Amino acid sequence: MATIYEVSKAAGVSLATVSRVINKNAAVSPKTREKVEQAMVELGYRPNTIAQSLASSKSNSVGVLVSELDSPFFGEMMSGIETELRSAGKQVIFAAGHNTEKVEKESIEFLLSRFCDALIIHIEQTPNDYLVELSKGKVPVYLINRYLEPLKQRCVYMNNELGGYRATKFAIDKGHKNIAYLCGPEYKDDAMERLKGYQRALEEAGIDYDESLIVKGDYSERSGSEQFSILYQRTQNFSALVCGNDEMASGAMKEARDLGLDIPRAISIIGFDNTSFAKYLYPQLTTIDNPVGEMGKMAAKLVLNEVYEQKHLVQHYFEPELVERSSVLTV
Amino acid sequence: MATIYEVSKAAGVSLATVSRVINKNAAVSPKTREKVEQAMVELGYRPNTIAQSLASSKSNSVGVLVSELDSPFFGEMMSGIETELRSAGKQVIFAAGHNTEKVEKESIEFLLSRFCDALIIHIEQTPNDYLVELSKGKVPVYLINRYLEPLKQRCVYMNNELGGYRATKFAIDKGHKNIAYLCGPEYKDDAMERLKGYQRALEEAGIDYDESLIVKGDYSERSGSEQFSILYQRTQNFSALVCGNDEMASGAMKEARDLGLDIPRAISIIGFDNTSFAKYLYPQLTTIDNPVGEMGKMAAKLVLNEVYEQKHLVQHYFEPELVERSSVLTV
DNA sequence: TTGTAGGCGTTATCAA
DNA sequence: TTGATAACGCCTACAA
Repeated sequence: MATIYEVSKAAGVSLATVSRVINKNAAVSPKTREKVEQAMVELGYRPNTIAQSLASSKSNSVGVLVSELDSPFFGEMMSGIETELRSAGKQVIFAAGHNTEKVEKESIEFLLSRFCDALIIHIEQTPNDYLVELSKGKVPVYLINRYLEPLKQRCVYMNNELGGYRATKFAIDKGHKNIAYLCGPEYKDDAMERLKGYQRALEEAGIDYDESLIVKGDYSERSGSEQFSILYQRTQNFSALVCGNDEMASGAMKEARDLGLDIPRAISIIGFDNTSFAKYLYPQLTTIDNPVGEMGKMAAKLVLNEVYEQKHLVQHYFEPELVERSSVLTV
Repeated sequence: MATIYEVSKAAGVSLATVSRVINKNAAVSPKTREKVEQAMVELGYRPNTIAQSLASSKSNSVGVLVSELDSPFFGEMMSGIETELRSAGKQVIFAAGHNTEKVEKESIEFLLSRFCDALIIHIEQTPNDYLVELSKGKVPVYLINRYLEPLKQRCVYMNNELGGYRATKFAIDKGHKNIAYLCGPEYKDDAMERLKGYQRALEEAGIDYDESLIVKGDYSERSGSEQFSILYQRTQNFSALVCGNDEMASGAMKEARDLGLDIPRAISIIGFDNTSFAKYLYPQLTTIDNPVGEMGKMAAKLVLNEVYEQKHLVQHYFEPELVERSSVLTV
């Protein structure tokens, strides 16, 4: 592999000049630039990114930490991040946190040990304090789906409360009055926010909040089935069910059908997140779109702006939109 | 950040000695080793991976090229690879080929430019010749789901023909005699192999192969719906449908239901791949498990063995197993 | 606008 | 078993 040195010899200039045309930062006369560029193509020169990193103490790589690599939710996010960063010539290193505080922290350490220029993080278990502390270090930390006041300039987040509200409002607008809610786990902020949105929509419509219509799962499909069964045994006095996420919605649908209930005729169901499989369900699931791919791109742009001095338009706050399909009946 | 130099001073030894204890390759007396190790923890020393790479011309990173980052299929594969490589302290760089020869080649270039020590590739568009040529270069190339004779020591693949056979055989064993087949695109080898398996199972059971029972989609859900509709208009003389993958199976199920056909009572359906959403479908899809996560791990182990001189047990060939769920009726 | 030279943090070759 | 010291390929003041 040709080095910068060989190029400089071939072009009859100095090392420094070649470096300048590579980095396009300092002024080089058009003539010399051309000579150098020609020498580069002739020699098939490709800069050694590792040497560049060592000399500039920039690795041109950004670390991304997600809970799981094999999840439709994170898949979309990773895809958004990779697209954006790749087209800027930056490398992305993905690591999985597997929903354990221990592994999450190890992954952060790993990413740091690879000298990432920035970290993009979307995880659940690691406490806020740790992240705030971490971001005081050299490497800037960007958060997706978490809002931390001290890091707000580096957060990209969606209004979960509004999502819960819109889902519920949609059911109300379709004529439903008795609307149950299948909530996510209590320790997840987004789950609690979505529930609040449900409550606000009811209140606004003058519908009393009824504890007996609320069940709590853990975001898994299985818990969706279980909780639906519990709910249905407790009361059959509801015509619609709003779910904290699509997995639980899927589980609920399955259980409902096993109980002989037609969807949406007997019960309307609304999900949350618009994960890729939502459209594979039958009937296709009406749900709230979580623009996680967009948020990934946005986090990438923040990094590009702040770490690599580029200039992208930037937005921290996202709103979820309802996606109407076929799982809700007008009554 | 402490450097090796500071450690050497603190421990009262030379640079070289510190390097030796880091790399555990050369002999160091227990006493000096201890001194050095203590100095390392006291200074909180962490080797600079970039400098290591530059000096050793090993980046300790392996590039992985898949078609899409946001797909349940590749998600599993990536997860398998990452788990295996991470625990060996190697870094993984994922890139997406987006099913275009152009992007695939660019991605390979990108990965190469990052000095990956090896490439793990699972893509569709890039021709075999190119890959063979590529693997003559310095960087070893490992292939998942492709068998190329000249690269067979670096291939990890599954018997697709056997998968098609087992799917069809299962339907036959359940008493079905008129079995349709929804085939994947012709330019994909695995699709053609699966079809062959279907044919072999029929032949073995003494059932005539009937062209009119074959339709061809492109592996997408939409094509599954379309092709089912075409098939059903052409003939209703089948009680089971074997599909080239789960997406098409899902589409077919949807279309069948829209036509008023109950699954599995009117029509039994079998998928292929056992993608994560197969169990979200209703009824849950009986399908052929594609051990793509295992194959990812295996490719990673091959790399570990050949590139990083480790010793893992290795296997190139995988067989697909049938996963029975609820979409097939016994007749 | 261009060149010189020191430095980035390791590894690896030779001697000792 | 240990220590000097020259790479590794590039960036970046500083000088010219």
